This record gives sequence, structure tokens and C-alpha cells, in this order.
Amino acid sequence: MFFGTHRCENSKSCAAFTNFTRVQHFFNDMEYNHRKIDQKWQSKWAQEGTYDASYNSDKPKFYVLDMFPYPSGAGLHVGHPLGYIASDIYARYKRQKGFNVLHPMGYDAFGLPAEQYAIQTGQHPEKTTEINTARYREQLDNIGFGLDWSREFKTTDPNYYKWTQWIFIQLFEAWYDHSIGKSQPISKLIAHLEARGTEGLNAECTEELVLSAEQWTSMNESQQAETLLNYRLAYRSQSNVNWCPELGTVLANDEIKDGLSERGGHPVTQKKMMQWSMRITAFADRLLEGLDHIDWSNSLKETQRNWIGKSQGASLVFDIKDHTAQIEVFTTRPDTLFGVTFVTLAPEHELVDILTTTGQLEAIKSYKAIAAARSERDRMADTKTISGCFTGAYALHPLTQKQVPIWIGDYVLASYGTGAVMAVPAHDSRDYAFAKHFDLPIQEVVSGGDINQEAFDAKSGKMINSDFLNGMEASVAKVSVIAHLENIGYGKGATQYKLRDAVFGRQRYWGEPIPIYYDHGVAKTLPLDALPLKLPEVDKYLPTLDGKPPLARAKHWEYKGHPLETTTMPGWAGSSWYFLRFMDAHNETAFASKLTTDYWKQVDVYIGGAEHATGHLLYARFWTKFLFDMNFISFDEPFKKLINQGMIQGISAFVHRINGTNTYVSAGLIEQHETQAIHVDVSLLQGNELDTSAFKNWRKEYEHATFILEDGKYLCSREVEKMSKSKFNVTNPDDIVDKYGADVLRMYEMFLGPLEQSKPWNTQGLSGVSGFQRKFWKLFHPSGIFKISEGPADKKALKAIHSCIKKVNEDMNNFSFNTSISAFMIATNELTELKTNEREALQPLVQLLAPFAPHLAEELWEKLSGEGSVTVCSFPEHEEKYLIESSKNYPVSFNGKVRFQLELPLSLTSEDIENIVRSDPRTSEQLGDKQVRKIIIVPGRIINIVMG
RNA sequence: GCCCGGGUGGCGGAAUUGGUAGACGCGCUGGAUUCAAAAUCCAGUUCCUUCGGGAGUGCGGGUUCGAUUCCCGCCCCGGGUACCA
Repeated sequence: MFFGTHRCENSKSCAAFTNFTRVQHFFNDMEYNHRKIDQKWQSKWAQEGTYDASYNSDKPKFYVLDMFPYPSGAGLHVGHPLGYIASDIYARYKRQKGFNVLHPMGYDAFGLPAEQYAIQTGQHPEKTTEINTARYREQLDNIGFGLDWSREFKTTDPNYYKWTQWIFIQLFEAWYDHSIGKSQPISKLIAHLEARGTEGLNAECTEELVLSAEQWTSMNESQQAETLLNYRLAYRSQSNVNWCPELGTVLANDEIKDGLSERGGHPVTQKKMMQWSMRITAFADRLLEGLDHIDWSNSLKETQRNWIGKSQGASLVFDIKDHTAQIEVFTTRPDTLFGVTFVTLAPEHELVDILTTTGQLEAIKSYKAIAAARSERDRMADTKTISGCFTGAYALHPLTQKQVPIWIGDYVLASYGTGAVMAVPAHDSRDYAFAKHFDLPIQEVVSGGDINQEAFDAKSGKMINSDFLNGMEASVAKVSVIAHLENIGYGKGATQYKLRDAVFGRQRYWGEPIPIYYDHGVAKTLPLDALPLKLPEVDKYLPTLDGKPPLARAKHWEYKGHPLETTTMPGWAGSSWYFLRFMDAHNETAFASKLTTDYWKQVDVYIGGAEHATGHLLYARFWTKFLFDMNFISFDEPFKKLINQGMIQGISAFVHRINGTNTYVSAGLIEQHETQAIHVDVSLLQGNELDTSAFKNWRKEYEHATFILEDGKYLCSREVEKMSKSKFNVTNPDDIVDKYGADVLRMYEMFLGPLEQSKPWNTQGLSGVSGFQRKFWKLFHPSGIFKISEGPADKKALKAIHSCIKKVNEDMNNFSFNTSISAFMIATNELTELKTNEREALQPLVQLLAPFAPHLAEELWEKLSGEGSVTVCSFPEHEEKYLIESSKNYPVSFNGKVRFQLELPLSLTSEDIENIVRSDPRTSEQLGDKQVRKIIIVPGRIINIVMG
């Protein structure tokens, strides 16, 4: 030991000695100086552009991408970088494996929080976005990511959203041709209409139109424009929104709490509004089918499948007594048609007002008002409250001509299917509950259940009470009914999707302006040279007094004298194609050149949260397929492999205030009092113990707090929650980096648990990883000074290293980084014990560790005089010859319970093993007076003796 | 409600996918070192136990020589649910 010769003679000189040792630590290698080393390598990487990618390379390409962050005002907490660390490790691994790696980063910066903040403070969202992104960048840089920052952009950069707007225009100028299963330019549709009208047209549309060529050509410009909107992929139509009259704006479900606006607590109602939408439903089948060819988790694919919600059944119509109109319904159970005892319409259904009889007018009107006050989510979730109202009208059963009452009920949603259902209470639970509640008849048509007790929803059984279907199996009846309906002209087989067209317009300021102007009411797109259409200045970020969106406040919001569109694009617009922009981030003449998109192609590995399963991930697939159809890119899925990282949760701390007092009682004593739990900042705690004086200083309201202690301490109760500033349970990565270094943060985040799982953050655990790194460093500095031996390494050491290499390689492919880190710890512990110091053993370990702890690895690599940067050295592969075992310590079980161990050579056959086990004295001891009934031997695994 | 995850010591988690449950780390306990503390090192640490054992992977069943792992039925927690990102 370096300090072994120094002896402390008396207490006075000892203080001096302590100071001396600290100075010594600083000046030699004994302690790993993370501040110095992190800084050294981070600036070197930045200087040399170590992570900048280039598309012309003879190496194979590999594209690693993170779901880019929304830069919130709170800055990053330790939960945010989890996915970035994982992707960084993988990108570095791929680089060491000889790939040309693209790993960029940017910001998804449009969105509500910045707008809300702007409304509150009057500060321009651009300004706060600027501040927030700068802070994010600083925090990200601290962690030592191997990111290509030369490609950085924000979705709010006009140079970026210019191309978001351009893609919108391409969507506007396109339609979907089902006869070839592709998007097509609108000019082809116009040519078709001119030549043949709608004859032979198989296009995705809002409403099925029948037009002759003459009818089309005789239309005026605005009629033609209106007609084309029926087909365009970006189009305008009426759709339902949450309208808050007091705020004069549309609200997200997220902004509504218990039916009232979160801001101000005003009532919210459902309202129809003219809105820009995207015809994503045209792509439903391809979005479904494409899932079979991408490497995403089954759960995620399943979520998308359910969201798309393809169901097969029949579409049929009911005549209405004394009306010419018909009610169209979609059903997945046409076999149960004879069991229809009523028809239910969504309260918003367009026929409701026409059908309602005078006697029912008042009742229907007030029910509609009640239904409008409920959000769609409430209506779906609440299956216990049953409500509805009879319209007074009757529908005629298409097969029996029997009259069935027409009801409205809020369990039927206007946005799903046709907004009307044929109710078969005997075989559908929701219909059953409705029928029971309103005492409507229930007619059984499939045998097998007990309809007095509950609906029989099973899709199999024999048909009864169903005329010509009687005796058939339900699945056969289904086919038979559809054929019959087609014959009589009352229906046909149909496929229905739950997926709805995506509403694209937002009544907001902080989004991309939609590049549309209105020429005498006709929507027209801006020419390319007018892009980007920049966000205008406004006096306030609020709607106008007459309820128009904030952009309507802008002066001269017009193009060549024509008014511009005032809604903006949703958050998902910019994030639907950003992965393409990273391939060619500074292109001024195209969203990205074909050359670069052809080279980088899909994202090979995409990492992000599961909360984007149906939003972002579906829209990005949709836009990719569209751009593929239009030949702008040559692949039709954006993300080949996708990993969902879990959340890092915070462990919140609570103090317990005795109700109505300013006295706080320690957690163990709360049962004796009536208390309220209050969040307290976790930084005020040491373990679970509260620093009461720090608490008093924390906030004015606690200045005069008094405490009831237990064992002289004030203990807080703890709870795992989402990590969030408002819960005072956040940990800032900067603090960890400062105290332990970037590599410790990186490794600890990975060590916490499986990447895909949620797990709570516990700062105490850092010392484990930190200890590992010191130990690892010490292998190279056995007596405080760097030293490496050149001779051959011990056999045991080589075995330890090669099993570590093997494990890490396996884990790398499964993204199982937590187990890699324990493998590193195990190897380091063993090598420490073996006092291993040979290059043969230690150098590969540095190469292996480089993706996880790049700063430490670079420093050691330099000391080892490795060639170039460790970031491009090869990644080690294990050699089996070091791992071969000759014997196995068998567990010997009796009836499944392990009773003793038996060390045996692995070369033995089952018979040999059986003979040895039978003759072992411990076996007869275990057997007692029982007989061996069977012996199960799995060579290399276990021995189990069944006795009895 | 519906859809998708998850549940293993005091805590985060591991377990070759049916074969010794609790690797690795934290915490805790004891010891060494120290005037003392930090750091470091060593030992122990699922629970119960009459020290022979017994129980044990959310709960209740089942399949199997053997189940954390497979099957059936529940309970609890997290995410999504179409204008949060």
C-alpha cells in the first residue's frame, strides 16, 4: 500500500496526514477522477466529431433512434434518459461491431404545455421553447451520449415545419385508390371523373357518391372542390369535439376533469365542428398487415390491432314506419337478426330529430342535453349507469316486417360504425342491460345460454326462433343471412374498422399553421415558394371573443388577399416524419434527398415509451406508407425494431399533518390521529427521516410547524408514484453526474432492472455501481499507479472473462443490460480476488465495457495504448475453450426436494449416474423404509428420485 | 367498461424458458481498521423453527417425477382509451 509506511503518531499530526492524503489522491491514479475524465473525453469527442455519421460509407448502415423529447420547463429528471442510455449503449455496440451508425437527437417542441404557459405569462412559446431546449441539451451533454448533434432540429424550426406543411399539401393533393391499394395524385381522380364519373371508381371517401361524367363536368369550381374533399387524404369535415363555451375553445380529454374544464372549471359539451382530418382509415388494412413484418413486441402489435379494430359482419338497413329514411346499422352478428327487439341510435344521430314523435320531443331533447354533457370516455367506461329515451318511432324488421321501437342511448357512440345498432338483447350484454332496464322484450335465437340470467354472447350454438335459419350452427347462419339480405336488397357483408379518421386541425396557437387559404370559400394549398407559412404574431394566445382560434387574432393573416386557415396542426404532425429528416437534416430543397433516404432506410432500432403505442406510432406508419405510395421514399414501415422502455418512478415522501393544525406526526404514529398526507420534497430526507429544520425553511407555511416524533425522529411515509416535479420526488441527473460521474449514472440506470419495466428510483443504490467502477479501475492500478502485465493470464481469470463476454454479447441482443452489469460485477469481483493484472485478460474487458461506461473505457484504453478511440475498437467475442466444464455439482432431489449435492464428471451416462446415486449412503438414509419408484436424470442438470 | 403490461426477501431485481428460487446490487446486523467519522475490507442476511426440519415466487385450483415458468378462475397495481406528449 502506498500509504502503508505512514503512521499516525499522535492526534495532531493525523489531521495534517488526512489533508495530505487527499492531495495525493488528486495527483495520482489511485482514485478515478470522474469530473476531470468525463470532461476530457466529452470535449474530445465533440472536437473530433466522433459520433457524426456520414451516408457515404462502405460499412453497413445502422440507424438507432430515440423518441425525441418534448422539452418541458421542468428539465430532465433521471427517468428521461433511461431510453437514451439504452439506445446509446446499443449504438456504441453496433459501432464497435463495424457499422456506420446514425444516432441523432432533436426535439418535439410544439404542444399544449408551452401554449398554456404562454397564456399564463404572455411569454412567446418560442422563447420558452428556446430556453427549455438549451437546458435539455446541457443535461444530455452531461451524460456523454454518442449523438450526432450536427443533425439536431426542433419541430418548431420553420426550416423543419416547412416540410411538415409540404407533406400536408401532398396529402391534400392525393386520394386513395382501393383498386390498386395505393395513394394516388388527385389529378388521376379528376381524369377518372371527367371520363366516367364515379363509375368503376373504388376510392376511399367520406360518403359514397354516384356521379356521371356529365354531372361532374357541369359542376362549378366550388362544387367540384367540395366533391374532391370527399376523396382527398387531407380533407375537411364535421367532427365531434369537446367544446367549452366559456373558454371559447376545444379541449383535449386531458384538459377535462369530471366533466369540467381543468382551467377554470367551466362546463364542457360535445359539439360538431368543421375540422381538417386525415383519411388514415384508407390505410387500415395495410397498417394491420404491416404489423406482421416488423419486430415490435406482441403486446404493442396487439394494441395497434385492437385500435384498428377490424371486424367482419354485415351492414344492413331498417325501414322506418311512416318515413322514407332508413337506418343503417353494422353488426358483427347478422346471425342473430331474428333476435332484434329494438334499434338504438346514438343521441347525436342525424335521424333522431326527424324521427322523434311530438309526444317524445321534450324527453328526447333533455336526454340529448344530458348525453352531450358526458365525454365519450365516460360513456364507454360507465357500463353500470344505463340511460336512454324512446323516440316514439318504429323501425321495420327487414325480414319479418315486425315493428321494433327506436330508442336513443348514450352507450351507442356516433363516431363508431354508423352510430346505430340493431339491439339483440339475448346475445349482447350491453343490449341486454338496456332491455332489462327499460323492460324491452328479449328474444332468444341461439340456444346454449340462459337468457333469464344473462345475455348469451358466445358465437356458437344452434339457431332457434329464426325462421329459415332454425337448426343451423350460428356461423353458418351468419353466411346464410348475409346472402338473403343481399337478395332482398337490405344489406350486404361488410368490414368495419374501429379506427377513425384522424382529426388534424387544432384550435391552438402553438402548432404548425396549415398551409391552406380560402379563395371564395374554396380551400386551396399554398405554393411551395410560400412555405414555410410562419406562425404569425398575436396579441394573446387565446381564442377570439367570437370563438375563433388564436391565429384569427393575427393581422394580415391572408395570402394574396385571401384568408388563411386559422387552425394549426396537432402534436403528432411533426413527429410523424422526423426520423426521415435526420437522414438529411439541412436539405433546403426537399424533406430529405432520395439518396440519403435510400441509404439509411428504416430506423433499425427505435426506443421509446409504450404510451405512444397508438398515437405517434400509428400516425408515423401512416405517413410513411403515404410517402412510399407517392414514391418519395422506398420503404413503407418507419421502424423495423421497436423497444418500449419502462418508466422510472419516484418514491414520494409524505408528512402527516393533524387536521386543522400545524402539527405533523411521525409516520408510525398516524393511527392515533386524524391526519392528512402532504407531499414533501425528497431532498429534505435522510433515509426516511425528515430534517425538520430544513422542512421549516422549505416553505413559509411550515415555518412554525411542530412535530410529534417517534424514537426522537420524524419519519415520513413513502409511496411509489410517477416521477414529477409536482410530487417533489424528482432526481436531477446533473446531481448524480456531478457526484458520481456520467458512467455511474449510465450504468446504474441500466442496472435498476429490465429496460421495458417500470421501476422506482433509489439514489442509495448508486454506491453499488460506483463501487464497481472503483474496483474495476483498481484492476489496472493495483498499487495506486497504472500497471499492466504482459504475461499469459491465469486460466481461472480467462474463464471469468470469457463467461462475462459471452453473457454481455447475449444480453446485448436482448437489450437485457441489467444482467450485463451484474456480469461485469461478477467478473470484476473474481479478477480482484485472483489479483489479475494481465493485458490478455483486462484489455478485452475494457472493450466490452466501452458502450456502458465510455469515459472510463476511453481513459483506460488510452493508458493501455489502444489504437484510436475505444468507440471504434472491436467488440470482443468469447472463446468456448475457456468455458468448458468437466464436472457438475448435481442437486439430488427426493420427490422434488433437494436433499444433497453430488459432484460428478459430466462425461457420465445416465446409467452411470443412476448407479452411483443408488449406492450413495445418503440415498438409503433418505429412503428409510420407502421404495425407489423411479429415477429421473437430466445429465448436466438434476437428479430426482421418486419414492413411495 | 374495454385493450395492453406487471405482481418473487426490508428494497431494485436474477433464474440457462419446466430442472438447486433469491445471482448481482442496495439496505440492515456483527467484526476488522480509526481517537472518531467517512472510505475500505471480512462475515451474515427469505420467513418460521422445539435446530430434526417446515413453509415459500399476489390469491384459489389443476397438469407434471418436478411449476416463478404451462392451464383454469379470481385479486391488486401501472399504461392506453382518439385534442397531453
